[in-house]
Amino acid sequence: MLSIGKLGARTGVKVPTIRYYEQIGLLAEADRSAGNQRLYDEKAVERLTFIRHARELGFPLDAIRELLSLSDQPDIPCGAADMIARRQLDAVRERMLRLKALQTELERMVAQCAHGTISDCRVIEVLGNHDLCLHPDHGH
Amino acid sequence: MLSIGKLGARTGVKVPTIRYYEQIGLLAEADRSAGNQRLYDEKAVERLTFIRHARELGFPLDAIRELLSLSDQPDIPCGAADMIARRQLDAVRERMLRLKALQTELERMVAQCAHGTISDCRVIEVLGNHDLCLHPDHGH
DNA sequence: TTACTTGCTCTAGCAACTGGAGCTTCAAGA
DNA sequence: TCTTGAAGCTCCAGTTGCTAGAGCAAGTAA
Repeated sequence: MLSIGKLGARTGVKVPTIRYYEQIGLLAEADRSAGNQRLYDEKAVERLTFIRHARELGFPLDAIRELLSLSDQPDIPCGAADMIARRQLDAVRERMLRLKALQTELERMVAQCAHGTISDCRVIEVLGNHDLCLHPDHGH
Repeated sequence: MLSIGKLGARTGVKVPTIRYYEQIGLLAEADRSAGNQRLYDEKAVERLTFIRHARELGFPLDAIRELLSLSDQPDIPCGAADMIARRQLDAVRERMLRLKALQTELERMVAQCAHGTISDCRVIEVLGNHDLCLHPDHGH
């Protein structure tokens, strides 16, 4: 049996975060020692590893909750899990596009900042100017 | 002079968000009408447009605050603004890398989900399995 | 003038944690 | 066995960047 600290070390999740996950019901309430300290087994390691990876991959906790509940009943079709992953993939692709635009913009800024004064520095100008805006979709 | 609603419509920023920006000092306190309603001029439109673009490009409000304070005193060297842009650029490059890895992972997941049941669905498996993990850096 | 929309302030809430205060329990060395 | 220090406990507050609601006042069009 593992203490919460060991569990955190093995999974790369901080101790308060583990307690937080328990609090919001993402992890079941842990068994306790005689002195009221949480004790974990290998199943908890797996579950928390799963959560950590999913978080790293950008899944919101709600999606993870869904995924976990799915994995608890492995006989139903995996379409739901697939859909969650697809949704996530779409979001990621969009984020990538926006970040790419941002990167280009910042690179241009840095290149154009010719060590003059702010008044001729494009860092301000580019962000204030609508015509240079890569996302002219006003109504988002 | 514009009401807060018009300002929001023109800049694509929601009304409560504008009030929030004023509250945290990102926008100066607006002039008021006889009936205590906020009134804005074209300068406010520009400033808020600047903020909106910067937010879209992923700048945190602190960086925007810095940028704005720089643009308020245009005679100082732009080294500071340049530095902020560089810092932001580094952060963006890192986010891009992580997102790229994530995208690959999700694409693999979706491709491998062969419409079976959860028990043979790789979405769950991939997230639980350490060996398939693209970020084996436990620390951080 | 009467509606109706928009505005006002204030408070509370969201995600997803993070950190601190003040206390108890555990593990290891002397 | 005692002691010391790390690690655990609970509870509460704070973070970022908003968003939503209550309960009003002000502005506007018919």
